[in-house]
Amino acid sequence: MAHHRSDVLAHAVALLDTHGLAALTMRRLGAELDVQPSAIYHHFASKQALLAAVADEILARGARPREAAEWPDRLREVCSELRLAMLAVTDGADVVATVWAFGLGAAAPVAELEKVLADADVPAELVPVASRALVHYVFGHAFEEQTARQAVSLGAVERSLESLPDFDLGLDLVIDGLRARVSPRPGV
Amino acid sequence: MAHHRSDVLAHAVALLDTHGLAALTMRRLGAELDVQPSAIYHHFASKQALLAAVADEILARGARPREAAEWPDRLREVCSELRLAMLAVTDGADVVATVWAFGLGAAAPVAELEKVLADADVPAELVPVASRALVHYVFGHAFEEQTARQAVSLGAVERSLESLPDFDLGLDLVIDGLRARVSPRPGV
DNA sequence: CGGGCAACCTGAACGGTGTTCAGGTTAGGG
DNA sequence: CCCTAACCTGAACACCGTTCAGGTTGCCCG
Repeated sequence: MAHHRSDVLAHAVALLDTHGLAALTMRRLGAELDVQPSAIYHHFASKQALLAAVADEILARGARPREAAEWPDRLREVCSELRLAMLAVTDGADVVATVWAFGLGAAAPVAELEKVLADADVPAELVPVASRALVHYVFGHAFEEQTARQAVSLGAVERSLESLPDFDLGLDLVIDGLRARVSPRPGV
Repeated sequence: MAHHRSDVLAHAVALLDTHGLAALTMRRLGAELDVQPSAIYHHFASKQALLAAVADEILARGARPREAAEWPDRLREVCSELRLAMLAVTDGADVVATVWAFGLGAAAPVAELEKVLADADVPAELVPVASRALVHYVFGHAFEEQTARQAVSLGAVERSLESLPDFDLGLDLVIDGLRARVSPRPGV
């Protein structure tokens, strides 16, 4: 029975989540679908293209409703969603960050951050800088957390791993720096 | 003629710089040294161990003198050195960030940041959070800059690439957020 | 001077990897 | 009923990290 692009994608995400990025192989994915590895190339031009779709899928699955009114809380919402979406899938941070850096996908969070910042009174020339600083922090934090956890569970290295969370504290550091640059207004 | 560990390391860095991480292969490195691939395992237990040594070497080569007196400038010095050291070698950011996240090396910059923060009046419980927030930003920024540059030059994707620098602006965002948390003291 | 030991290396093999390609099958609409 | 498009096969290519038994080399010590 023939598969669709979405089937392949779903199996790819499942394989990634259950066995990690190293196991997300064209051959293994083919086996999971009872299909030759080469059949996957009918749906995705390359493994990179497949990973780009996987990254977008990871982000789509992590979507949550927006509720905050003030821009600092909006930033926290977007960044937190991004972080949780990546952490929800094994090696999700690695995949998403790499795909985004290559410019092949995962662009939605940055776009949303830019919109939030532009709607606030953040100086226009600072908007792209600030949104990228935020995602750099989120990616870096999530990547370290996920990688360290895996390195420990692999026994490759011993490490404390306790002080790792603290995501919000570091995020507030950036947001406060940003707050100081918004023209003195009421609200928050 | 027999090679030393340092020879292998030097050739590994050279190969990485001239042809990128994808070309840094045990086989290719062996060929560069006129040696069988298996001979490298006499000097490094695995490719991961080799990459850890490469990461430390990249950082060591990028060392620069410390001159700043006040802690915000000290932070800028350390972060800027880290960034330039990684950018100086092809795929340097990828290698250093991965090795660090795995806890296999590249720990010096974080240790130094923690020292600078501790010497300032930053609250003790904030020191590890802040130092990691800083390196997350630096890694994220450098990784994106380097990866995007490579993606463009590879023709894999078109991208503006102009607004990319702005490293210091984003860094000041974090530092200002930090400044707001240091007990009100003179100096800077 | 000669033996021995450690450092260094060979060469082959194992079980993987992404990707290409000519050709085969299958399902559905005109 | 045929034809077209979607989907897939099976083999091959050129690589990859890693292991291992065994060979060579250079230097120190007696």
